[in-house]
Amino acid sequence: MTGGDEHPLALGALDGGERQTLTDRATVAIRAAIVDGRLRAGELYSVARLAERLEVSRTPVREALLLLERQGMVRFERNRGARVLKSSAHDLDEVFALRLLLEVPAARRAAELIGAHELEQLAEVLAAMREHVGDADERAFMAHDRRFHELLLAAAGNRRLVGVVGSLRDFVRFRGASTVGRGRDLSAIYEEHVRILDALRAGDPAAVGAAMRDHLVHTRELLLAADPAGDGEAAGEPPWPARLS
Amino acid sequence: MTGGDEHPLALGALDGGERQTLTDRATVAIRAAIVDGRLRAGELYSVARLAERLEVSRTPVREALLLLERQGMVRFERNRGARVLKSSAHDLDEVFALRLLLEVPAARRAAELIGAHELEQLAEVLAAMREHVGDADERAFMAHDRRFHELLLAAAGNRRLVGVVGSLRDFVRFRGASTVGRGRDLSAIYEEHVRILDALRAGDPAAVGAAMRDHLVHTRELLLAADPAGDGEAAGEPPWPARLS
DNA sequence: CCATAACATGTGACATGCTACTCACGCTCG
DNA sequence: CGAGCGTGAGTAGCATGTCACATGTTATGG
Repeated sequence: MTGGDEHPLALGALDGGERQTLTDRATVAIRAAIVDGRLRAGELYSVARLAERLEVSRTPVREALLLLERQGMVRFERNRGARVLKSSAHDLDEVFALRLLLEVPAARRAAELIGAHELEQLAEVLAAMREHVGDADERAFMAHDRRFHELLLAAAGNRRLVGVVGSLRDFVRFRGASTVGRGRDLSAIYEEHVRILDALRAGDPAAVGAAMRDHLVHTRELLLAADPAGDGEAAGEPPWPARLS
Repeated sequence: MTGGDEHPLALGALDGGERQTLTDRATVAIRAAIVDGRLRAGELYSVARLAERLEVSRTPVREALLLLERQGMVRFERNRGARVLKSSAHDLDEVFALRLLLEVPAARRAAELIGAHELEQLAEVLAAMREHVGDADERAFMAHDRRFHELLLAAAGNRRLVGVVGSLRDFVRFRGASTVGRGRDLSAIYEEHVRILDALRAGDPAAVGAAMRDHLVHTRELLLAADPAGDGEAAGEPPWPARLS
């Protein structure tokens, strides 16, 4: 279905930029800002102000916030603004309870279905992940972590699953780099992924499932320990980034 | 042209009178129209036309469609319209695979947590459901079916679970009443819910889980049999359900 | 008759105008 | 000095205007 529009003389396809709407880009930008704390939980933000920061009109910003509202990250308060919701420890428990229910069986299933190409992709992501263990770049590390899970879920053969888990992931904010980002923790998480990939290569569903379960449980503990129950007010963060790319 | 379009798609007079935005009401109206087929799968619809039918401006309609797009029910095609996506048999398998993973453990958990008040609510819904077995009002029956599952999921103590499963449910269109709506089928589904409630009352998690599993598997089969939209590539893919521990 | 170009039409994406509403702040009055 | 109140700034929600673009149709050249 995702066929080949591979025209031989593909005239200079406007490469880098896929046809993406401003709403899409605003969604990504705002979600990222919420996740890493540049937009603080509990605070009210107005569509107009955000639109100024992003240098777009109010419309795409409002549409982006509506999507994020549906996802549970913000809530519109009529005539007041959009409030960034805090994620409590209880929310984190809920998310990981569901991820356990979904990702562990999915990992088992992936062990049966996965092909050489997918294994290769996972290995590449893992290599990139390893890079960031050393420099303690939590942000980049987490991006690859996410990609790893996405590939694995896709390998389980259920497309919808990828979206559901992705949406669950988005709800979890990780605080400043000083929390999860300890080199030791990143290293441990990396090793857990290695174990998952090894079990996948061995084609051992039970082992893959167990490795995934351990990884999720451990990740939950790290996030829980890193969350001093609210506020946290990371110091010296730049208020908000400049525009979308 | 297009001769049809008999259905005004009127967005119902809002019920109790809760302060609801037009976007919310449009979302509900359009989703309902898609689910029961008044908006046909595979067809293109324009925001402006839908706005006319709903007698609101384009803005809330577009916002509603964006939410439904995120949910996977429609897809915007630039300068063409919003296409209602068809749900293939494969999609149905995906949805029910995830529902099995989530709702069976949730049902078991609910058996441990549920209180007298929730049991009472479930019994009420079940009674209402029974009413519609006789008159074969599939639409009303399904609404109560949905409510039953929502209550049960809520009783499992994970709020997010309710939303996730609800979103999965929405993707499944049930064809005309002539398909699933046979009295025999409705009666069977009703009996399955009775079995679930009985097991809940008995406080037997294993029995509740088994009953929920049977119910979901059966429902999936009914919907699959009722879906004549084979269009070739439909059947043939093995789900990957039913493997959970 | 066919291929191609020019045009007309309809569309999503985005910008902007408008209105009812909320709430903080300062003023008045007791 | 304190409580009540009006008022103005700011907001979401909704309506509408604008524009580039995709597509169907017609005109034109071979």
